[in-house]
Amino acid sequence: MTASPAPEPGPLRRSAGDRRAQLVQIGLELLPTTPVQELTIDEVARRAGISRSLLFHYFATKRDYYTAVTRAAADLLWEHLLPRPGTPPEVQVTGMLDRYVGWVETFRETHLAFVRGAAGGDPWVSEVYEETRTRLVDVALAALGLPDDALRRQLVLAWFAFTEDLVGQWTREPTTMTRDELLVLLRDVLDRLTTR
Amino acid sequence: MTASPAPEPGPLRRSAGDRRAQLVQIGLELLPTTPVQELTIDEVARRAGISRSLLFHYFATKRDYYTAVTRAAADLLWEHLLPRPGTPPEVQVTGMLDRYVGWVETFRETHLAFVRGAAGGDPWVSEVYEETRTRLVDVALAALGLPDDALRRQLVLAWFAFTEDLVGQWTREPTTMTRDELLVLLRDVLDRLTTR
DNA sequence: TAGCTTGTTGAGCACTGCTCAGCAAGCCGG
DNA sequence: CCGGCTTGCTGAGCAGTGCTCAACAAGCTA
Repeated sequence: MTASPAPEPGPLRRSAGDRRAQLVQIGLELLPTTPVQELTIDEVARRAGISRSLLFHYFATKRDYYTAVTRAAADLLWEHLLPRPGTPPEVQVTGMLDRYVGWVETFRETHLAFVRGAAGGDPWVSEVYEETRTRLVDVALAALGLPDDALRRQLVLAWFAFTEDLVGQWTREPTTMTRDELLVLLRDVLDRLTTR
Repeated sequence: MTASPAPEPGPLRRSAGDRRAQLVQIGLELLPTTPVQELTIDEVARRAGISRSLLFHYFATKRDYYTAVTRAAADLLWEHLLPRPGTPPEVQVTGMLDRYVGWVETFRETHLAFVRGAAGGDPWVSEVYEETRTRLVDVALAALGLPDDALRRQLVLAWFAFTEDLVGQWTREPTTMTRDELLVLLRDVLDRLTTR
């Protein structure tokens, strides 16, 4: 009886891929309000309508889980920043900067949670973050047409820290300058740092 | 019997001030190896030779405890960086920069733990960190003889992030430039940012 | 000696990460 | 239709950790 194919949110039997995706998605949704490392298995399982045990079936460890969530967040950011193929190199960096500011404006809390989680000490999470930064340096140096030496990499990475901090502050208190001024300033600092 | 005044590490009865200081000191010693928030009450109590309960007598909450530890670390940094009274303003910033690099060189792990803990999401810890940054901006702007407006504060704060990141990288891989080149570069970036 | 203050402890509760033995839903070969 | 296999899934329960509470005990003062 009542065998109607109702779209119940109950503990349906799902394929392994679906479940993993669902669990990671829940993690992403919780990210704005909770530091990654403080996601509780209980809460995630409850939202997914499954038992704690099942979560450990898919992620052997809590760390495995929130690392996966972090990686998903990093991938989203990466895909959003990556210049569209065919873009002339000169405007690639400007475009990425523009999209980065837009990203922070739109997903302020999620992005802060991502950065915090990365800085928060856990080596596994930091690694995901560092990996993203490394890839971004690659793209940036290539787009700028600059040689890829150790010094320049250090400077560009430090410039990322500068950018992250300044954009973060500016989104909280945007009265100090216009959005365009911010973009020009960041671009200018980067140029002066890399071409000296 | 055996009433000798031996300096036993046992559970001596101490004054409230002494105990607090001892517990905070233990926290500082653990800081290089452990993110602040992951200090366990058990471990600290064990090292102090006391029961868990006593720690909660002095710090109502674990958060209270590691916030105190963080504040202690921040105070140490602050005292180390603060220009000696009587120093001419022009060399104050250079001196602070020099001492900051020295600090990171000497207490690399502790300082990283401090920064990580601050970035790690906990508002209480972040507040201590932000407070220190704010005081440093005050001193820096005063020493540079520059007006104290919102834009300049944002830029100096972002420059802190730049400096932290670059110095951190440089201490890991110091072959990219000499110590002096690093200092000159940082100072140069700061000047260009604040006097535009 | 009695009594007060206060440094100190052990037992124990609640929550959370994690394990394990086993249930049950779907699919296959007979 | 049945037996067996795979696999998504669960409940009970253990261990560690933050935190509470009632009570002990060391030292001071009256």
